[in-house]
Amino acid sequence: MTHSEENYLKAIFHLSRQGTGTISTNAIAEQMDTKPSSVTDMLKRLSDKDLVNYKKYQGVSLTETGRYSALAIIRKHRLWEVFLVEKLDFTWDEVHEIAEQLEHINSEKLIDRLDTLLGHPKFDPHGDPIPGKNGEFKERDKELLSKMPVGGKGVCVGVKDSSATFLKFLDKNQIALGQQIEVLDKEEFDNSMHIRIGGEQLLVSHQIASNLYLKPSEES
Amino acid sequence: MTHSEENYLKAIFHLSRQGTGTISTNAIAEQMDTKPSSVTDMLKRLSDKDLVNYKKYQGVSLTETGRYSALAIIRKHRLWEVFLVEKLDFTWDEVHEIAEQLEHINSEKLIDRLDTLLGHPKFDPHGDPIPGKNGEFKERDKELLSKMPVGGKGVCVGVKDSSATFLKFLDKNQIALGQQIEVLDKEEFDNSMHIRIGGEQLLVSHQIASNLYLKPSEES
DNA sequence: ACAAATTTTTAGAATCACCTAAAAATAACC
DNA sequence: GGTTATTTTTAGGTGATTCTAAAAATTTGT
Repeated sequence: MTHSEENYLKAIFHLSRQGTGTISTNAIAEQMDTKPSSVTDMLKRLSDKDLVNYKKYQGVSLTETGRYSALAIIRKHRLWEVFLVEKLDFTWDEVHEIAEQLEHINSEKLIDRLDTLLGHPKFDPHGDPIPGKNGEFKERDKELLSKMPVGGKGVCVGVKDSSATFLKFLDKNQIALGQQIEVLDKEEFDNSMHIRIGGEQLLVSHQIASNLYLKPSEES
Repeated sequence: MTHSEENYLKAIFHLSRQGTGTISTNAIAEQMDTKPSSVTDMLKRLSDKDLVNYKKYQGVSLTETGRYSALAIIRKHRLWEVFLVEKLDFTWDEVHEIAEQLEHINSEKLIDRLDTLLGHPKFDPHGDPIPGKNGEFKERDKELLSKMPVGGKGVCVGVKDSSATFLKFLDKNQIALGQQIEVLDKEEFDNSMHIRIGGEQLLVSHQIASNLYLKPSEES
């Protein structure tokens, strides 16, 4: 598989686990910052290799093999991200670009050893789950902060938008994975939320709140 | 720079620091396991980018920039090899292929951090020197075992042939970098050598002896 | 359901990196 | 020094990945 093919599979996988229903050529083109015509070309090639199910004008989906391959790449990407943060002291906003390159390195032994070195982590630095060696993958239990009720509590477990700008904003405001967050109040006007985080109080906009995932604590 | 361009620069660099004089199209083709016509194509492209000095039928050499780029790639290759051996417990015969991929990862910060993690190593697992961040590079003082006189002593510091077969042979015979070796006798007949290594005595063929580098100990 | 808007695909071209086969230049030999 | 042999280059072609522009299919709006 070429780097390009791998990138397409990854994109299709990501789109299929958020977007609703079938995946359009345009959506892939946008995600990958390329032209729809290029996408069509690639879809044909991936279809020839039985990595996707593709019928003209009808959208795409991954085949069993395609999904498996996509998960393998995502596994590599996320393990490398953990490596960069844990072993090389990168910050969580710096790792994505480098991992985009490292994810294409081909060596099963390398990934196995890396996994061991890192202690078989289950989540990457952004809180996203790391697929298992045999393609096991399940999303973690989580809820957007913006959807939590007033009085709700939870632990910050991930971000939806993982752009460097957003991550840097979080760092600046001392918001990090693993931190306890409590919803104190919601403003009707703009849906911004008053939250308590690490002893401090903070007012966050709706846009922030709808990009932060919490694992809700059980309420009695 | 593309991966392929990087590989050509590396090949030219390696050829220029063993072969005598100018580097031929054929030599590059052989080194890279490709056809001479492909080499010519690439040399034109590299010449356009001022990475090599190239005149038809006259052979090639690296420009200042070309040499600098080649050293940067070799630096990456060798640092990754150290990483694989030191941190992921690979053996010295396994690391080359993986490092061939890793050497193309583009991130200065990544390499700086890796260098720090590894404690700024000066030599890779095969005893080859690691170029400095700013292109400093000098070969270590060494001599082929086959050229040592009877009675000569030295420390094993590198191999000429670094193929997996040869390296595995060395492992099997407990020959490793850093080990003290003494030449006990030479056989006239086939130039094989009796050596003492780590308490043991061993008879090695000329072919073995002419692929092992020693740093000769000062004799008085 | 039909025209308009949008999405998707085709057609044709460019670039990179490789190939084969043939031509041109250089080197080697008597 | 001229003929061979070798090396190197050109010419032309292939596959992968991208693009633009135009055509075809689908969806939307009324």
